[in-house]
Amino acid sequence: MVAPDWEQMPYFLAVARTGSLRAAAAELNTAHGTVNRHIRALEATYGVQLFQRTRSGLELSSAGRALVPIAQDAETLFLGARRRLQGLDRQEAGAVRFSMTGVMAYEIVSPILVRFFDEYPEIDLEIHVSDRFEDINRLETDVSLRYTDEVRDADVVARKLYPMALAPYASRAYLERHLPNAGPEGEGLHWIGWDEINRSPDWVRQTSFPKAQVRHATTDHVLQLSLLRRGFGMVNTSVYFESIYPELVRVPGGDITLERSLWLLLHSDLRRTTRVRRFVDYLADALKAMRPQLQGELA
Amino acid sequence: MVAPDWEQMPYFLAVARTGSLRAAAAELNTAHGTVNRHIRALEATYGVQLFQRTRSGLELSSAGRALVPIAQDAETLFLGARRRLQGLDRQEAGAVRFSMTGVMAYEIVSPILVRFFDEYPEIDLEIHVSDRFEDINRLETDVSLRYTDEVRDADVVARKLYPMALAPYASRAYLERHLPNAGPEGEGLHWIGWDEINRSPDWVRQTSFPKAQVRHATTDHVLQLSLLRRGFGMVNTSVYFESIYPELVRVPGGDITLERSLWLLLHSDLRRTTRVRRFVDYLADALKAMRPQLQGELA
DNA sequence: ACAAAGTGGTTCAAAAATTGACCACAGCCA
DNA sequence: TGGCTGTGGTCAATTTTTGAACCACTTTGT
Repeated sequence: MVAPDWEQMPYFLAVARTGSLRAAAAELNTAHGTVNRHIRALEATYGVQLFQRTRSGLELSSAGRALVPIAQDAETLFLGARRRLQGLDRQEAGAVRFSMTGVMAYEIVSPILVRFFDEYPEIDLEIHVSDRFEDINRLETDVSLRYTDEVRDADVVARKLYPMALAPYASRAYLERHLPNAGPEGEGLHWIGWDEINRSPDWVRQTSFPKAQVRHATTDHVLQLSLLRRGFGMVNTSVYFESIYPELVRVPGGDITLERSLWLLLHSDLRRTTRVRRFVDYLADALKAMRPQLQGELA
Repeated sequence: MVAPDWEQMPYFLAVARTGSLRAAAAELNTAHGTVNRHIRALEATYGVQLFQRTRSGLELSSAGRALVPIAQDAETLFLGARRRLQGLDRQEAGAVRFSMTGVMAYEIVSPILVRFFDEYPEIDLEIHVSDRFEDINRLETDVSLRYTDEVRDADVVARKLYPMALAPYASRAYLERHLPNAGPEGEGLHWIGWDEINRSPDWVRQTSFPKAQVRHATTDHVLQLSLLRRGFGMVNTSVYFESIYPELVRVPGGDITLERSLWLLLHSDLRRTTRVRRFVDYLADALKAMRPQLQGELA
């Protein structure tokens, strides 16, 4: 057996949904013995019982319940793939489908979108907020605004705008309280982290405050910002926010970095579609006008 | 063949990664003929060529490239499932893993979290922002704050806080501009929508402005709010925002709804874990104190 | 120039999975 | 009470999938 989970998962889903081997078998056009074998195999590979077998059917165990949403997600994923690969999604497309990350959306781009709608009221917008770089490759979106160091992709036309300046920030209140007691390399300060909790991950050692600890973590940029403004700790973030949140102060001694840039990406199929062109040009111009604020004094 | 995509996907991934049938076969401990057969089957079910076959290997086609990130997502999903079902994740868990939706996080809960850290500096927090209700069931988080109408779940202890009041809002500027020209049932106004673009979906007909059109859509609540404040159209949202964003005005003639409530959920395994208890109690108390603002004048 | 090692394609005996018919048992209903 | 229908469990016959050895060809390194 090459792929234990993948192969058995649909059997699991069908049984979870129907509550019996035979009903699941009917749904999958197969025999109930086969379904049973797959379920047993899945339970064996996980080493956990997924169902309680009763005379009246199979009932999800606690582990089984944890697996259901995961399997459903995968199913959604595959259904979407099917639709998109067969090109059923792209057909009419009166709207421009646009994707960007949360921070950009909320603070930087949304006023631009409002102005765009004023000037081009005939163009509808479907706006996706996501941190996943791949959206445009999976044909989910037409245009994507990303913050990254490098773009190399066959089907994607990438337009590099300019580097964005990042620096460590904290709230004025946080610094007044913690900076007097902090050691030379940031000892006693806190970074607000990204992934799981790990008080001293690798990336911290490469910052200007290698001895600051990570005590809180969230993968959401906006929440990082919200916590930052309210005095949770330090975050490396765009200098732009200095201008809109007066309570933020650049941490003394922190380095400014210009490593990554803003990129505007569009799927190459759409390069010549007018409504997409309009939107991309408008957005690029508007963002270029904001260059001084986003690139900081290094512009 | 019961599950065309699921079964073949790992073969696809291996070939996409290695670039050759034989190398993929080695990775999967099988024969290259088998891999080839599966790839062909996958291409047949999708009706699309996924690879260009050359003498020097298989190269991803444009459709193939669209499929890679999807397959990778599924893989991540399954790997995570494995870890969690086998209970490897839960072990030490010094941190409380907490999940909530974006709007709540940014505007309502983040100040509470800051105060909590002040009072309990020994408890680390891993904060997830997500709209997925299922997080707690898949054992990804310990505590979850949700806005919904009903909670029924075997492994979950649910604490109902109180109903939240929603009403249609728009920016003052938007209303001044569009309301004079609007028809009786909202004709000429715009809703900011949720899913894909569809100018008159079902849910609109059940609102107080059934003839308003949906011209823009985003599945991100915070972006909805941001667009709302800047005058993009109307959104049904919490009356709480009226108090923090002075530019928002309740749309005259719009109904207030109290259908769904705030719920605080925790996985029943953790009911008696002290650090989780502390956190849940603290959060519940702090949220109860905000009841008048969240439930509106109907409180 | 010429092996050696790599590529995908093809074939067919061997291995594995599926089928379908049979159990024994639970509930339900007349 | 007895029969009908549903449940999971089992197992030999059958079908499908696999593995391994070929082929023809290209690329790489000597």
